[in-house]
Amino acid sequence: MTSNDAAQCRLTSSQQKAVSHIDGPLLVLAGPGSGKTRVITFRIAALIDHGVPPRNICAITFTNKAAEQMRQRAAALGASAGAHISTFHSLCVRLLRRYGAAAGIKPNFSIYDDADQSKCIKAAVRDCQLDTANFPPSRMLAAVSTLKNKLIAPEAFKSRTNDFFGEALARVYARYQRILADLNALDFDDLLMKAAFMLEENPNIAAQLADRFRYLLIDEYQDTNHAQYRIARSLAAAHHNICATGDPDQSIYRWRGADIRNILAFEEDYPDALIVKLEENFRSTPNILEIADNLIAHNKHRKPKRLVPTLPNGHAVAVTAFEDEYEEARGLARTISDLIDAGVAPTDIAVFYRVNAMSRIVEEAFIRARIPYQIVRGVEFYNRKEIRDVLAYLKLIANPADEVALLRIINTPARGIGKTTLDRLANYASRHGIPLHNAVARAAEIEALPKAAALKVATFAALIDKFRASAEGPVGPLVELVFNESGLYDSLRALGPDGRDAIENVEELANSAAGYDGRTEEPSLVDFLQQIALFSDADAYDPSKGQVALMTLHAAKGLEFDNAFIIGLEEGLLPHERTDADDEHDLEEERRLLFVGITRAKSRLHISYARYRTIRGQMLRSVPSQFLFELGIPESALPSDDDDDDDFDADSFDTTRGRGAGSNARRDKAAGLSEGFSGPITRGGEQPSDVAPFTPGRKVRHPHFGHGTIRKLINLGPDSIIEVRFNTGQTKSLLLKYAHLEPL
DNA sequence: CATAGCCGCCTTTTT
DNA sequence: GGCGGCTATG
Repeated sequence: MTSNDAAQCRLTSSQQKAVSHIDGPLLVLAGPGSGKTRVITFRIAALIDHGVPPRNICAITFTNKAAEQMRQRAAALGASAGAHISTFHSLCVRLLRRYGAAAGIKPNFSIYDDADQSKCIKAAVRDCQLDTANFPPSRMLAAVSTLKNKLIAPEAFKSRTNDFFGEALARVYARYQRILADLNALDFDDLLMKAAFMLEENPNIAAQLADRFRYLLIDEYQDTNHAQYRIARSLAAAHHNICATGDPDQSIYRWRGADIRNILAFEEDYPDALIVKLEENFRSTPNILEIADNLIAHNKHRKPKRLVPTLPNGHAVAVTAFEDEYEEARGLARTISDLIDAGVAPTDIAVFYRVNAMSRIVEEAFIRARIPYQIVRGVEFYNRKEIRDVLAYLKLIANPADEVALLRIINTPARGIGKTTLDRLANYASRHGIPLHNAVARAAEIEALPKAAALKVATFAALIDKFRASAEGPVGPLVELVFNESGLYDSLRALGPDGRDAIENVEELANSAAGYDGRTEEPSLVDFLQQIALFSDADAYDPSKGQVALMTLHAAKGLEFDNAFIIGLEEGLLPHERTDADDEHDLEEERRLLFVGITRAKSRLHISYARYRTIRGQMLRSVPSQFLFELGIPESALPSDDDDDDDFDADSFDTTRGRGAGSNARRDKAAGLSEGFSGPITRGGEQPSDVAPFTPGRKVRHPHFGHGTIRKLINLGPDSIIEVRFNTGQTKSLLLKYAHLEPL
């Protein structure tokens, strides 16, 4: 059977339409669970069946994991060999390595992560003689990142800004880019920006690529940013064979520059585009789809769309209230244990939460309940000190100009090269106008350096040179060599039992390098380093381990599970307090995030919140999330304030009863519920105080400070504290009973 | 020059 | 609560 036969006999008519449209632009608007991934892989197979050589196909996915899966699925159809399947960032790394010379980029560039970037931006702020108090590095970095995502280069930004902050930012931005260039380093955003500019400024390169990648497929298009949009536009300009797939309702990366207009305006960019809508849902039961539908209907900035169920009714969705986060975790562990005892495979269970910090308590409960679990957090491994140390050696070996790496390890493990010596080296370097690593190489010639210090520096330089001599070829042996001969192993060994984990971690790194060597045709240190720099949390998920998966809602994107648990449905957590209560776009994104979580569930969905949660060491009363009241769940089926639930099953209900009710009715009901929940809160027979009009998001007036928006309410009965952001820009915490706030 | 201990800062989501 | 950076001390 050819892949096309397979497509013909098993795809729905809209899916077939998407698969068999060969030439020209195609937009696949695919709701959750609509079989989008299948459509893409079948489409790749169909292109090949149609005579397109695989190497002329380029598919872009959102994560490396998704790319790997797509490669496997395509291979199963006999269609993958030679097709390029990767993320935008990986593609850009390859393009910059291959063609970067045209943009002054050397192929062995380092990729800088947050920590590296932070060091560079601090140096840039300092170089510009600005105060880090008024110009916090994190702010500056965020601003620079936003500019890069919009493809605004330093010069362009400088000429278009005229206010005080903008001018300072322009100088910092330019200086930061200079520093990165000197260190032969690119940050994450540079990968996209430099690639986009390279394509636009070098028509010959774009032409070569258009010839190579004659068919372009881009998944999760709703989460592309402007830089990615421009790259896609360049790649497809010559042939318009671009197929974008995505779902505006699942756009959850606005905060990092994703621009939903890219998908909404696809038809304007490509007027001859065929639009295919995949609206049927083959994943979830109607019970689950209905609450997802009800929730997302509250977003105003969207085209109305319904999820069309294809499966029979299943388990009722459960909403449960717990006393605090410990009870919630215990209840979770109990319910999951029961499921596993009943024969459910742990792999078919997942727990989603808004912030990573929430994983710890769940983890502790799972350990006690002996539930096998994995926390899907890939980058954590690479953030360990010992791993960063080894990687710094490797980066310095691959890229001598990488001063951040150099400074990290020149005295790690301690080899007697202290601050004074470094100052003298830096001094020499700046007087001679040479980079620091050249000064290090010339230590013996530096008069300001005492003999003993010069010897230590020279010994270090010789060590790195020795490593460099073995840097060709497979990476695994190099990691071992570096670990053993740098002194890192000995220093960890000297720690005794305390160093054991660290040693094991480095050995795991060596294993992963060996694994890389095994699956790569021409392994190289530069390629290995660039690949692991792009490793993401979601990439760490391994379904074959037979474990319950714990992950953030963001990491859950693209996955599906028979049984899903979403915890912490509380104001301040989901929606998160850092989202601007005034900005309805921010709020809508939080709602989409929950929508994504809900629609991961195939059969059972459990939602929970805790009445009290410890925040920064303090146990505080929490307010149930406004989203709970938007699910269209009858009030009688939601936990009430004095329920003492201890199990997820306690408050299950049947959503199918509510089907057909008008959305207005639902909204009214939700509003009624909302007041009931955020109203007076009693605990242990305490006298209720009237905090009902003071929920986060509401507008108020203060006799002195004027109008403002409530950010947070810490409900302590008569001593409730309220945090208000006033229109003057300042945020104040006030004792509610003295504040004389007037609800508006 | 190294280390320990303390202080103060930040604290969402991630390629 | 956790981490990075700074200071004081050995």
